[in-house]
Amino acid sequence: MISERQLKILEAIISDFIDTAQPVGSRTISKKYPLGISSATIRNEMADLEELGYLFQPHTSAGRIPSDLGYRLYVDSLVREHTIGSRDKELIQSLLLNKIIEASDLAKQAVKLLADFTKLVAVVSIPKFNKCRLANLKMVKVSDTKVLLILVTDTGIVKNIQLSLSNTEQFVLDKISDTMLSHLMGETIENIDVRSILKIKEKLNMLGNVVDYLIPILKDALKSLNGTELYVDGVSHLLSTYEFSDTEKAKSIFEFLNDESQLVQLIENMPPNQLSIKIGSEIGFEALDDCSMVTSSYKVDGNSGGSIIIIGPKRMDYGTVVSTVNYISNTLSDVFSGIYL
Amino acid sequence: MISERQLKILEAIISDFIDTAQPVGSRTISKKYPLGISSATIRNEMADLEELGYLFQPHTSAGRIPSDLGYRLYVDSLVREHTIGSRDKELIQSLLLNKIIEASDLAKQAVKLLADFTKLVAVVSIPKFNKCRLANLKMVKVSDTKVLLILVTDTGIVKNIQLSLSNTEQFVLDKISDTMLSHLMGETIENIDVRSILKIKEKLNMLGNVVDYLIPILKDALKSLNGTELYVDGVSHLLSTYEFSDTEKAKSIFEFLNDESQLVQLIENMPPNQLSIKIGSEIGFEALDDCSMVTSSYKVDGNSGGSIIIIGPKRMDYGTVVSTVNYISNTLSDVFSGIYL
DNA sequence: TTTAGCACTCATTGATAGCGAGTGCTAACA
DNA sequence: TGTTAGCACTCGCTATCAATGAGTGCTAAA
Repeated sequence: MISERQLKILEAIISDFIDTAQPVGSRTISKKYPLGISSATIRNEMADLEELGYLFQPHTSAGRIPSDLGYRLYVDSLVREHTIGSRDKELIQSLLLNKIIEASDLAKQAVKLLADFTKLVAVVSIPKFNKCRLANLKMVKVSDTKVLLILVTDTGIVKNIQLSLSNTEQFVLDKISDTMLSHLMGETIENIDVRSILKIKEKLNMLGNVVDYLIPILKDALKSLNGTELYVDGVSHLLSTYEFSDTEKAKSIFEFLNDESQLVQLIENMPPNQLSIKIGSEIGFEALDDCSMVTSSYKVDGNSGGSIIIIGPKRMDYGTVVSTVNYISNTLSDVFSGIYL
Repeated sequence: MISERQLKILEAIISDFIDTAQPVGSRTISKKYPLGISSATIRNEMADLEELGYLFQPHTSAGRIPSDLGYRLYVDSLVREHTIGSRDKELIQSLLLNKIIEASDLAKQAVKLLADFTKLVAVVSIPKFNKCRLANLKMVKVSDTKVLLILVTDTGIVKNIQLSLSNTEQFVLDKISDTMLSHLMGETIENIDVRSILKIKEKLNMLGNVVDYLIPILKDALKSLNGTELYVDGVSHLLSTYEFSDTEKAKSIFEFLNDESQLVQLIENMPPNQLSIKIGSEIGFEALDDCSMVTSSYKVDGNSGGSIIIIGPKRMDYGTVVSTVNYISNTLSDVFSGIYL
């Protein structure tokens, strides 16, 4: 078991390391932090903390660096959540509420805010459209071969899907759209299947052949809503970070962050909890062994919605990151749930 | 004046420097390149080329590096445009044609292709919507306070604009949309002004108050189409580039590339020519003093359209970059001009 | 139990010397 | 007169080595 005093020393060491990114020696602690004990005592305690696995030395005559286990303890019991200033809250609200209508724009704005506030890398995924309920639907003729299908959810989110459809007049599209809408309004997108479309065909028997043609196309289009869409920002912040001033390391993380399929995996492996912090190898991706990751998922109408991820060095300012992620996550929940309609 | 032989030597030096990123010595040239002259002769010529300003030495006992003037000569008279393989052409065509309908998606795809092919940083801006002609128009109710305005050009490009509009029923929106479309079809977007909207109001006198409310909103919305929208990709390629393995340099370029207003300036300062290559300080932005930039603008129906930029180290493979930029530029011209409708 | 003192470790820094890639110059050669 | 071999010279780079100092662990005294 770890003593109260050891905990205080560990906290001091991690705080100092977060500031300086340099191995912390016993003298530094005894001088900077008013613990009322000498460097020799601290040395003894440090030796114990190392034996317990919370610290390690990069080499014999250097100070200590927190291990992943040390960070774990720090994160679990020592980090105090920062409170966000009211001006920052206003800024976030003003940028996320009322102005934005398309899911993708919302995500872009949110991911930019996260990256700006934390000065780290942010990733945001948008809710799978599946669980949302249909509130409006239009088809717009774009050219002789292309039609834009516009879906609006009851939560005020818009999604555009492009269909390839041989020459069809706009008034025909209007007719089909209206009929579809009257039948499908209020359904969740995932419940719209071939059966419900067939029903619509009956109503439109005069246009039968167009609808026949449309069914497989719609099916495909709706399937495409299953993918995870994600947005990344703040990657350049990594370059200002001491840990990644080694170009090789920076590059491998850059490549990871540019690989959409890896990020999707990352999101799929996320713990479903409201908020989670993973440190180094806990993340389970070699490219991120030197990073910590704060994740959260926001809900849409109580259902699982999208994800938020912050990636940065292990010595990130967890307090600020956690509070920012929480605040933006809650705001996104509200926006996507249509609270501000 | 520069002799034929000096030109050959200069070409060899620049080729070698492009390969190795190391100062090139006279012995290297005499061994690697079959010019049939000894290193001593080459040394004499190199001294002359340095006096003429085409080369310089980083220090006395080092080989030569091309100066900006040297690159200029190389680019102007020595670079041969590479030809793109037919498989690559097919790839580009398949990814840019037929499938994409929204201007932003098109730009994203194009910028990704450019970055992938050149292994450098690519920037693409999309045409100002102003000059396009209206082919279709719909308003879709999204929530009690929001409406989505969808504009389709005769070139098959779609643009979404969100309007804040107090509770209006969809059938009213439909009526307004239809009337607007019948009056505005074929107009260029920039020609749609308050006067033409007022005319529409007359036709819709039963809905006068809604239209009154709509006019200033539409005016704002159309004004927003004036901005330059741009997309960036391939930034991580810079990290693999020897010149920018110094983190400080990389960071300053990264920050430049993340600053949209700087990029807009860059585009506005672009020469209007079909294709242009600027080297180092010619670009006029300090952050890019160590870079070269290849730019091109593509046309939409003969009018000025959007811009394409490639940014990389001065020792980039100009031949490949030029051919890639040209090919994608032409393809974008075609797509935006609606040739593949 | 704490701490002062001390010997020990080892990364970092700075000075120094040698190496070698490259130059410019000169003199001989075609 | 242009080309080239030869040679002395320059100077950045690397390796070596000693001094420095921040840090440790251990011991013995308070």
